[in-house]
Order: sequence, then C-alpha cells, then structure tokens
Amino acid sequence: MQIRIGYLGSPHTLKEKFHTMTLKKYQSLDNKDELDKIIIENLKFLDKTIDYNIQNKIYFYRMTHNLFPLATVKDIDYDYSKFKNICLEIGEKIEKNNMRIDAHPDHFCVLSTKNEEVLENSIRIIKNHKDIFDLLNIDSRIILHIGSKDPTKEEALKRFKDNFLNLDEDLKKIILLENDDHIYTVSETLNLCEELGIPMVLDYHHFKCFHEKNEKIERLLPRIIKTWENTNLNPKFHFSSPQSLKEKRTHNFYIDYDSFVKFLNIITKFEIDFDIMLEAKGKDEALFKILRQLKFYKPYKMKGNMIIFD
DNA sequence: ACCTGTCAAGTCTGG
DNA sequence: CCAGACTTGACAGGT
Repeated sequence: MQIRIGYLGSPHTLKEKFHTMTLKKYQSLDNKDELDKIIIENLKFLDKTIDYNIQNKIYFYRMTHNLFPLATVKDIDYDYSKFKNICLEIGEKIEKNNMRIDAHPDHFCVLSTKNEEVLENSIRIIKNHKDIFDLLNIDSRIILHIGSKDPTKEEALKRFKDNFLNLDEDLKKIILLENDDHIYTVSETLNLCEELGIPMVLDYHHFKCFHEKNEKIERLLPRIIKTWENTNLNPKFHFSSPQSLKEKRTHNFYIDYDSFVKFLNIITKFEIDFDIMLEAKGKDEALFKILRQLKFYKPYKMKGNMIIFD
C-alpha cells in the first residue's frame, strides 16, 4: 500500500511563477506574439517543474489552470500546433515517470449555472483542459465543484445533471467532483457522484469547515472509494490546514502534523493506494516539511517522497 | 522593498 | 437591477 503526496502550481523553491496575460493587456498589444511568448515561457517552466518533481521524487502534481492564458476567451483562437513538440516532450516525461497530473479550473466553470452563456463558457473551459491533456498526450482529470444553489439546491442539482449528461463522452470522462466549503457537503456531493458515475474527490479541509450534523467521514469513505472503482486511478484526497482559528477556510502555509497523521490513520484502514494533494500556501515546502516529520513516525516508511505501509 | 488596486469570467445577499 | 462581499494569484504602479 502506498500514498503519493502532491502539491500544486508554482513550486515555492524555484522562485519563479507561471505568467498571466489579462484581456486588456492583450488588446492593448501592438504585437500579439507576446501571448505566444508567454505560453512558451509557461511551458518551459512547466517542464522545469516536472524535472524538479522527478528529482525530488514527487509523483503527483496539479498544473496551473493558466498555462495557456486567455485560451477560453471566446474570440481568441490559438494555433496549438505551435506548442506540440515541447508539450509532447513534457508529456513523455510525465508518462515515463508514472506521474499523476491533475488540473483544477477556477470558479468560473459552473455546470449548475442558470445562465446559458456561463454554461457555454464552462463547457469551453472543460474542452480547453481536454485539449491541453491531449496536447501533452497524458490521461488526466479536472476537479470541479457542483457550484450554484440558486434558487434551490434541487433545481441547481437538476441543472448540473442535465448539463453533465449533455456533455460529449470524452469531456464527461475527465471530470471529478469535489465537496466545497460552504454549499455542498460531502454527502450531497457523494450522492450526485454516485448517480452520475463521477469519481469523488474528498476535500478533508472543506469537510472540517462545513459538514452536516452527524456526518462521519469514516462512514462515508467506503462509498467515496467505490466511486473510483471503474477508473484506473487511485482515490484522491485534498488536504490542507486552516490559517488560524479565526480564518478557518484560508489555507495555512504548512500542513498540521497531528491532523495529517489522524487522517492517515483513517484512510489507511482501507489498505489500498491513495493520492493526497496538499493545498498549502507553502506548496512543495509544506510537502517536504510534513514528509520530514513523518519520517520520525514509526508505522510508515518512506520511498522517495511516497509513504509506504507494510 | 512594500503596499494597493486590477483582472474575462463565478454566485449570493441586501438595498 | 445593481453594488458589494467573497475569492485566487500574478502583476503593475505608486509610495
């Protein structure tokens, strides 16, 4: 039994960031090639980040959603083929090293929306992610939230179902659903996942922030794990620690050791492989720190930066 | 070197 | 119907 630990975005250690471009900036440009340059920079940095992950034996990583800035703007069409070679190279490294790569569009991708235009844009965002995965030639997934509850959860859930079922099969296949921290609980998200056959990502921090009375994660885990049954993927969790007692929802720079061990004790009872995405402000630094701490905790062994259980 | 406001887009609430 | 709150991270401009 093994657990891969991952982080997301720009690694803290490398002191470099993925670049963005705003629409205003783009529109003000005389030379539109600037956007291509930013994309190339981003791809080079992604390549560097993947190398860094391999060197540090980190096999789970979430890409920035902004790798191709403005890609989902209606009237901006890229020639993706320009980036094909570098993408294929990156993808090969990912496959060769058996890395898991995910992506998480930001909160503008809402399948439960009332608004037709927002729905169109959401579908475009999903499609864009699929295009990027195809360009990299990797088998990856995106994580979405259910989203709206307007005017009632019942109606919003119905919209989500209808809109999801209307998606092309290849888009349906890349979607994972996650419980959020103020609208849809673990139980509600799980019910929808079971109904639509979507694998569920349990965010333990969201669960801690926001849950129903008597909602016990130990009781729900068998069902959560079952939603992954027909995939070739390990069930995946998100884990983070609160900034402070007052700012519970904000992510801390580091991961709290005691709660992480408690969580490990809960999930390792299932004796299968898992992947855990750490959503900490300290990114890779938070990952290294918690793994250093775990090395002194007896029941686990480390292999690279994976946790191995006997 | 630090602080503040801006950004394509989201939902929700209250006036 | 509209403004403001909530929200992320990168970036630019002012101090």
